[in-house]
Amino acid sequence: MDTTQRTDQQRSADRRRRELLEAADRVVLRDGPGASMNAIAAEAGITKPILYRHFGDKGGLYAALAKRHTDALLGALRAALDAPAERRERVEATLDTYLAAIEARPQVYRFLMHPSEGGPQGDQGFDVGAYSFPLLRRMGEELADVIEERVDLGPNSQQLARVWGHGIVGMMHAAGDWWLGERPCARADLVHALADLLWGRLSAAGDKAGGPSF
Amino acid sequence: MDTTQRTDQQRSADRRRRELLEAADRVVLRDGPGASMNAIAAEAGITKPILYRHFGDKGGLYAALAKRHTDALLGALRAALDAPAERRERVEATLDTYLAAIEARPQVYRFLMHPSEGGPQGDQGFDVGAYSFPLLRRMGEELADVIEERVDLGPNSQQLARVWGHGIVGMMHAAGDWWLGERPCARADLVHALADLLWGRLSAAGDKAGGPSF
DNA sequence: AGACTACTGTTACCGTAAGTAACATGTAAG
DNA sequence: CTTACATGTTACTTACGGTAACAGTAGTCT
Repeated sequence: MDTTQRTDQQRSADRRRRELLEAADRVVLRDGPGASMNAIAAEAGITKPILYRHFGDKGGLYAALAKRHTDALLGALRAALDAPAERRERVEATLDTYLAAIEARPQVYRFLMHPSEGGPQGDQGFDVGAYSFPLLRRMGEELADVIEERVDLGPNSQQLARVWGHGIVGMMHAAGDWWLGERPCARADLVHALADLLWGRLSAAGDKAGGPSF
Repeated sequence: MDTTQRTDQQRSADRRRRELLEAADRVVLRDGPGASMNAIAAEAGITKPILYRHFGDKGGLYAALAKRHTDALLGALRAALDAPAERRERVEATLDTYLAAIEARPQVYRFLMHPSEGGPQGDQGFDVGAYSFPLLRRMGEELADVIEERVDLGPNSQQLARVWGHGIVGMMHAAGDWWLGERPCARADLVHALADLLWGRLSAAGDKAGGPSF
């Protein structure tokens, strides 16, 4: 019947879609965020128009690809955030999870941070704010939810939690980006340094002799 | 003589270069980070090859353009960081300076954060770490210097300061990016929330009733 | 069987952008 | 006047995102 037929077709299309995404994944892993639609189609053994039929445009493909990785990473982060342990330990575990992920697959991580590659004519309007980094935003919102849900922040807790969520995620990201490029220390050292920062060691530290206060 | 001649020519070339950069600035301000070389050349009243003779390639032009704004912003930030006031006040002033800058010219800020727009074939190599955001990196290093110079952090202070510098800058950037897109609160509120985060209010806050600790 | 539909796939093309080669022009030095 | 050089141009190549138009193949309806 129609329904079974439609289901079959849909299943087939979904399977194809998954195959295409896996091919795209391989190409992105190989070529970085600049991977071209032609290269992806070739890797999948087909030609461009099929990609466009499945994903609409490059942004669509990239969004679908990003969603896979983002979901996976967010799942791991949430697990670390929800583990049965003290707050500080959880924060450190979350930081470590993120850093381990970007360490394991830097190209993918790079791709996730710069998905809005901005085609020549596609994004004329320059809608400020729509250019954002989907992964960072999603992580920030997720963390904000957890913070608001678990931490007692008094009045204005929602707004404070969102600021902190995005701020902490940005801290993690920038520090991780820098660390990945220079590798100045072990991962654990970075994790401890960032946790110390979040735990207010900057305000607790004394001024250095010789200068005015900073 | 040769020298005066060379000087004259060089001065003329420098002046021209500055004019071209100003034209590029106007175009970027108008069209965002996707501004084309043709558009910039047209705005400057010339044609493409001249741009290429002056800046090598698009990356060169963008780097030169970014340097101008980055220098200006870093100057303002350093002034806020060096003002005669308490540490907390200085931190808040620095955050506010940055946020005011991105609020005033979001396109420029967008451009500075995504300069490696990645032309079709230009950036094949995908040198991990070389894709970074020059402005963020420079701000991070600058802040790290100031922290190490002024704050007594005990052993390993250099490494800790660098981690913190990049982390704090990333926090500022991500929170600012999110805030610019959603405008959920006044600038001063954002500044206070971020300063509170840096001052360890997250670790000081109690658990919310009902759940395990976060 | 034969026409109709729907899906998958192709080739060939358009528009635009980065970057370059080759040619033209003005101007000071010998 | 000729040489050297910087400045400027037009016209081209290459590559990419995206699309139109066409071809094959399977199931469905009459």
